[in-house]
Amino acid sequence: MAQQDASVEVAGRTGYRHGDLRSALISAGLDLARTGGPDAVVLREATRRVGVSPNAAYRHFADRSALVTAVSDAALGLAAAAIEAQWDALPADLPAAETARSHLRAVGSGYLRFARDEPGLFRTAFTVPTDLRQAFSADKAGPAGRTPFELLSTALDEFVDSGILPAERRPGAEFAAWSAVHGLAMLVLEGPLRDLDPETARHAGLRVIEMAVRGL
Amino acid sequence: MAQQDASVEVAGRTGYRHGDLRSALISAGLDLARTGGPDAVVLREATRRVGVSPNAAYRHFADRSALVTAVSDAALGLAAAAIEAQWDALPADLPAAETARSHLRAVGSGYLRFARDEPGLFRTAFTVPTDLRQAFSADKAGPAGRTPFELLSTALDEFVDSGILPAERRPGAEFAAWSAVHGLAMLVLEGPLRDLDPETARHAGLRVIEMAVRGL
DNA sequence: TGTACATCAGTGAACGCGCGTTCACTGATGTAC
DNA sequence: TGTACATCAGTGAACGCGCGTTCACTGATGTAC
Repeated sequence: MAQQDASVEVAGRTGYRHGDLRSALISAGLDLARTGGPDAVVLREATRRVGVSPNAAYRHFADRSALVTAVSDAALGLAAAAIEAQWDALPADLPAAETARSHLRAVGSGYLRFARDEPGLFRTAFTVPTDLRQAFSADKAGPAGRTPFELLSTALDEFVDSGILPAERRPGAEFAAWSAVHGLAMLVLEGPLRDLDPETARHAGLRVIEMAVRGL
Repeated sequence: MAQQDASVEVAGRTGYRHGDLRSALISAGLDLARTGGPDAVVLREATRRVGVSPNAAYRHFADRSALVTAVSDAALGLAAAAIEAQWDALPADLPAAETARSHLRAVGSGYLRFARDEPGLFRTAFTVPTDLRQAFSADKAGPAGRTPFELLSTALDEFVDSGILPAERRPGAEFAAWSAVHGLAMLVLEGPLRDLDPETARHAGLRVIEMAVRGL
């Protein structure tokens, strides 16, 4: 109850000022997004959860969409972390071509795993305007500082370097690979495959990744 | 101004009764969806456009979600028509294997073309709960009476029949192929690839389809 | 070390909005006699 | 052919809801002297 530093205080209040309301609102927004996706990121509800009046949010965000964007960026960072976890779990002593393939599979399976485990955050990260030019900022990266898109690009570069993908087929390859896993995730999350049983969905995931690895 | 049959009258009114309010509301809903996707299918606005009081809709739909579902089904029918158009434009005298590949490409390019030309209807057709068990009803089919999913299945069956896809790899193949094109559509329509220029998007489309044809 | 003051992160109340939905109703239509 | 009647597709008014956003404000904090 004693040694509290207002500048790092997050839960509770140091009297009148909050301390770090911006972070607190993003964090509350993440909780909302986790449950209901981007539409559930409601400004009034976020302030309510933080214990602050609705208009206090306007000290830190121009409007609701600025909050949603910030939450989306944070969700993208979590996605990056999930993918990095798969990537890092791989054995390091494989031949180059096999490493490349494993890395691409890791990106794909990490992506699908995140979609399955955190559907709300997934949709918040990947269905909100975030154009590629901005896709490299720090708060969209995982612990190792790389965005999902960068991880995918790295894996595909390894394809070229190890000789299993002709250099002239490299441009645009990330769009194709990304589309495959993204499509499955969206079909199952909020599309016609909503009611696919988990086991079939899992198999479809492996199938889609294999299609990308072989089809590029 | 004279010979009007109340049972087919759609624009205007035959006095008190509307004639075919259900169809009129679906049609108004399609217009709304075309512009703004499923969220834009607003019950009050649909009745407003038809020239009827808001609660009149409740004679024909249990609630708003029933209207959205009906509009979604209609949009799916339009998607089927777009795909059938690509399918039918193909030359008929190709060898079996080449016919199979052409059909799969037609399904893919018809799907992506519909997504590009009618983004609102595309999202309405494919991001609203429509599980596969119901995916074969009549109003979700195109002029030739087949749903997009059936067209895709047919093309893949041809892959097996013509010997270019081992029968044991057939199960689940539609999920993989579908995911590839669906993912690209969603990434470009409402995802991180929103700002991709049309030409790059077109190339990505061809690339994705080729990945599916080769990778299965 | 103490005091005056500018800053600005919060408060509290209120707004207009459009939505989905419900209520009790009215009056055109088709049918039975 | 005419009339009485049941049906039910529409009307009109109203509801509560939660939202984003704006207003004029207050009072804790850090800084200059």
